[in-house]
Amino acid sequence: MALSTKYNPSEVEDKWYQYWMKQGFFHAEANSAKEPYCIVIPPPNVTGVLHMGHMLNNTIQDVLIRKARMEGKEACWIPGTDHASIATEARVVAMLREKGIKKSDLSRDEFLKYAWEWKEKYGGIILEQLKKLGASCDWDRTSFTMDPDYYEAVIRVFVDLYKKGYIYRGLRMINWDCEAKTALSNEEVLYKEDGEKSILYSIRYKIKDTADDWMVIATQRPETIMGDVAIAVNPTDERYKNLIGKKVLVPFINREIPVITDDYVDKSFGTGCLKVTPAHDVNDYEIGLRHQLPVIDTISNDGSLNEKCEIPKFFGKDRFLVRKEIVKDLREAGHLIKEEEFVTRIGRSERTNTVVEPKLSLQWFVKMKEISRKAYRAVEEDEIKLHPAKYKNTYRHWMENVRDWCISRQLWWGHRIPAYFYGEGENDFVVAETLEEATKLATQKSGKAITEKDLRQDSDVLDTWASSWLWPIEVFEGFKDEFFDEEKGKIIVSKNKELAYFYPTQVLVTAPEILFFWVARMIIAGYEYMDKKPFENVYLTGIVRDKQGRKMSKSLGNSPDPLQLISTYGADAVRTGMLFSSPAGNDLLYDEKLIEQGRNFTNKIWNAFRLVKGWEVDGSLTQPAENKTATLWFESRFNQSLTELTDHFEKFRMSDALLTVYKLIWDDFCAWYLEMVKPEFGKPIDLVTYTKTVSLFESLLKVLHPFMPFITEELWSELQPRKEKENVIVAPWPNPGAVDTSLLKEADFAFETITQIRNTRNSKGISPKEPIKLYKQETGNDLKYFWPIIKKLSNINEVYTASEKPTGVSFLVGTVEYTIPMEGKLDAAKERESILKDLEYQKGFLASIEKKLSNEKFVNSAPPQVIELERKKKADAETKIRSYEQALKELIS
RNA sequence: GGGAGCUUAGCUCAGCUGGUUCAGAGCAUCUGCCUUACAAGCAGAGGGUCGGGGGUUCGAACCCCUCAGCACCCACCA
Repeated sequence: MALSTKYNPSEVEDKWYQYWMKQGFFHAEANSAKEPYCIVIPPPNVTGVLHMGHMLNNTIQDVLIRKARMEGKEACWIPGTDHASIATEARVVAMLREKGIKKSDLSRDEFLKYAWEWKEKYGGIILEQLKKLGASCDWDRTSFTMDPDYYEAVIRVFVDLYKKGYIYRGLRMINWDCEAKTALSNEEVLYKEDGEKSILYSIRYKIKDTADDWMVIATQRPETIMGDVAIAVNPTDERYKNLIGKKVLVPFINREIPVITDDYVDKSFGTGCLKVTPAHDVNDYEIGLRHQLPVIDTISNDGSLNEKCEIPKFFGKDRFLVRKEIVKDLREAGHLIKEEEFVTRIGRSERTNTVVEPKLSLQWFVKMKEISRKAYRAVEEDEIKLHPAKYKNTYRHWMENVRDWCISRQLWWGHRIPAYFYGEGENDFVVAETLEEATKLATQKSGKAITEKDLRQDSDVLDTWASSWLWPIEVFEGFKDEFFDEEKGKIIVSKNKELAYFYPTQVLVTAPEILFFWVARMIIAGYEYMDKKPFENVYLTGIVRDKQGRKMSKSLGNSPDPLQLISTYGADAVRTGMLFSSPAGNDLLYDEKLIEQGRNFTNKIWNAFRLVKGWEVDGSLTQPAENKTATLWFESRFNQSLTELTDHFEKFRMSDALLTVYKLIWDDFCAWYLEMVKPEFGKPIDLVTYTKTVSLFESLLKVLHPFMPFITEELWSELQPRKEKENVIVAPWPNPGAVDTSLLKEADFAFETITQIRNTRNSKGISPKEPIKLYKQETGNDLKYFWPIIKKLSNINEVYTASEKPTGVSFLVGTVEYTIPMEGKLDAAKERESILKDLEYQKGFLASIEKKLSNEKFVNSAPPQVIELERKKKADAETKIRSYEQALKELIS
């Protein structure tokens, strides 16, 4: 059956993926006979769908894991999903809203029922999509951060950290999302690049005990003035020196507040007077702490003003509505001195896009300083290596300024905080893994007989990262009872066979944005519970952007559908397309052309296969010498590339690794090797060359397999009959053999000769099909093996003897002269011009070298090799000059 | 404001301790080709004062200073 000239990926991809799964090639076990190689996937959001970032990230992981598998390691890539509490809850709330159901009308249990239904229905779609990409995950090990065992692990860790004194409950200024009614981490607050337009209001406050003296402050939040507790000025500000210590009156409510000084105040901003509102601004809160000022919290959780604002008509009204009204009131009362537009940075919730309200709130925190010490050191001392290494600086900076981690979220979807309250006091709570245990502890702590019914569990859940930071441990169920030493708060690694074998994992592939949220915290948890790092290497990918460098986003509509790309171009093409232009840590400017390049590459390989497969083999033929040369040369070339490839892999240079294989196959194998051994049309090939070619092809398929798993498996199976389980996915990774450098050198010389001949043909309009006679200079020519190949690839039928040098076009390869006869077709003037140009260049070159060599300082201080080299350059230049001069003479005669 | 980067061909980027892998790769461009594996291809070619200026050195893309421009992380102006 004739094979199509185009490779058709859709026909083979599903077939092979199913086959691999059926054969259990993806599955790994703790196996002491083999070296472990483990990667844990950065778990995507359970409700997420595959985007280009995932494509890049997971392609890299699959390349690494497939290579490790071929290297005979126990390769284990553990997949799973993250419950993503905020994102998922937001989607469930939106889904319910569409159905006309309000979250506030549901009980916690009812809501969670909906959430789980949603998760079962849509969750994990992303994992199915990964299969289309060819991801060779051990699906038997799929984890979810809210699986029962994982849930227990998260609770256990919370209780353990509380016991160790790392967790505390504290009043903190947090970012509050008034719509989702939840605290947000700093990271979940977004600021628009150019800021947002706002109005800066100048408002006057009457100075107490004066008839008509005022202080003017500037604020963009006039609705918070009822929460003011002081006016602050810079201590060096002469304008207000006499007012320090005086009292002023808050407009409308006439509460007395002091005038204080604080370095924080910028003299040049606004009026140089800052109203201090500790409940509603982070900086004001800090000033409040410094001056022991009271806190008046005038805004409720939903963003409306409460009775603390003292003005009844504002009670229950939204803060933005109140702003409008109070501005009107201030204006009417003459207190509004100025209104000016200005651009400011307003924080908005990443999830709901509402303006974030700084708010004081009781939250749960993890003390970070002490617990993160080992994690800091691990990266600092390269025990964990970051790729690219520049992220080490970023990491260090963060770790040195690490802040306590607010781990509570006012949501329902997630791990519920195991704190149980038995009274109204701030400290009337206990922390325990079970209700039963809590009852016991509460009874002890309170000295009263507390029953389960008296306990109220904290309604908050934990930050998602407070579960995913355990990922490299809990995917092996490390926190189960039988492995966990409750007293010490450590995992007994020796009892958990899998952890003992697979942990630490080899590499983590993730995005730099989550270096702190996730990577750093996994390292912290690793040292805290395992006394060991979670991974050896961290490979940080770039962000996938569009051609204009914009981030891919739904709203811009600039993100292609990965599954559509796979069905159009094939998974292999998409994988290599992603990798072609993604040096570690650099952003990838996505262009569909890269995928096309990948597709073209699959096609190239496919056609090389068609060629080899189409050869007729004649066992009676002896192998021609040039074919032997060709195979020896390619072997050397392969080994050389393999060494390069290994180096690239070791340094996590994935693009370079791919490009090395790409060039080896396209240029060396297809463009040179196959052309060398290709028999004349209609003629058979000898058996030795054929067998060797098939074996070389196999080696190429092996090194290509991690990048292009599907086409390589397909061709591997077609190249020759295979036994059961004899597949490229588990074929042994080749070891680099000997490299014959002199043969490679000769080949380069031969290739240059061929190129020159082709070039001359091209420029003189001699068809490649037309055989030519060539003159070759005898001396200085050390072609031992490649002469027949030069003849074959440049279609030379005859060679002049030394004495019969023809007139024609001459060129130099190294210092060896060749001439192609022109028989009257030669334009002598043009030729002369061209030679003169070359001659001129060589003379200039020679002059520069001579100058260098006559420089005493150079000769005295440069290393001998360098000088030797210059001498050789000089000699070569002189030879070339002689040759050009000779050619000129001949041209004239 | 604090920190850490980046600037090399039209584009995306390599370029390790200053000298032979030093000015490179892939893509794009241009010129020939429907050559019997492949036009999603083949054979060739052109293209860069290594951001500007200064310095150190026998010698600088590489080290130092300076200016300019890009962009990142952190903090953040009421």
